[in-house]
Amino acid sequence: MATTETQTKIGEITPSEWELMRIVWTKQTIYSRELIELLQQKREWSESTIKTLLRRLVKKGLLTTEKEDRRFKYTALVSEADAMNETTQQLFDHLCAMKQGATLYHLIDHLTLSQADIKQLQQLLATKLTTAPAQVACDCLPDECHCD
Amino acid sequence: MATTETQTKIGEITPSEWELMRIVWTKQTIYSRELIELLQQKREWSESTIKTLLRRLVKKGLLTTEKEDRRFKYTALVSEADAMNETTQQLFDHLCAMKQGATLYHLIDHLTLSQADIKQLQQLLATKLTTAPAQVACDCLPDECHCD
DNA sequence: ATTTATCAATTACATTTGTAAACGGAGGCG
DNA sequence: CGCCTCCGTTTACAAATGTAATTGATAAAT
Repeated sequence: MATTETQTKIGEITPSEWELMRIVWTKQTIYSRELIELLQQKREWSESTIKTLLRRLVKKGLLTTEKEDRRFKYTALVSEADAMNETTQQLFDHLCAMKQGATLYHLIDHLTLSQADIKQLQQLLATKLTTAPAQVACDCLPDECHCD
Repeated sequence: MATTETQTKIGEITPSEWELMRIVWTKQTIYSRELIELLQQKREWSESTIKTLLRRLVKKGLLTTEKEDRRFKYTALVSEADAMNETTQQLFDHLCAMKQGATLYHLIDHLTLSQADIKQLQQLLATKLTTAPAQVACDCLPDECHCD
């Protein structure tokens, strides 16, 4: 809930922007040149396009630039984890509370997780189980709800 | 991956459209009038706006209409589950494979799950554990990757 | 000093999205 | 038989997004 003062507009990262951000996050800090080269190994975007995206990300408050020498060094202002967490939760908010479990199931089923990851999740689930409600109510519509 | 012939553009559902879809899914089938009334209890959208969204959803192949009497009855062409699953996976594709476990952890931590949900997830995890790799490699960049 | 190579900034433009008013056809009412 | 009402269709328009060329500033090379 980040104290409302969400200066940085996470959750408004567009698909293209995610691609840039991913590289920036991975490299921690990067020059446009470097970024452009890396991105062009994946995408058919022109240099110009990538620069535009970079500037938009700066305007959105997701990146900062620091002039070093004569080129700019870009750094993320939000962490990859924060961005992902916020986006994921936002996505799940679209879904009936009742159906979140099933979606999660499907998601997990299709992801590759390490043994360590799985163990941590198991731990978490075990803990949650102790306080979990027997039923999660549907929150689709005010009154009637035909959720199975 | 759904035989490429993705006629129906899931994954291109906009936030506003999700709101309509959620109601349609819940009601299975619905008249615009009904939908408009339900939506207006939540959003400040004009009738016109909602109608526009409805038509766009039809064009996108997410809804169909069937004329009954003189008004139209709208029905979803994709299931809520499919839409969510596809969207969720798409979102996770934005993320380094190595960090998916952590994101999942955070997500689960913040969701309310029923006891039954949790048990199913536990079952799934137990199964997955038997074939899980010790490590999941980072897939951020071609060569070097500074994922911690 | 000129030319050239680099960058970033400005400008551009089609498409999508958010939002909505205006138009047009068909029953229902008087 | 006209008029009103409902509903879907057309049209509208600003903002965001995808994509990119052009311009301008500056440093490097000759």
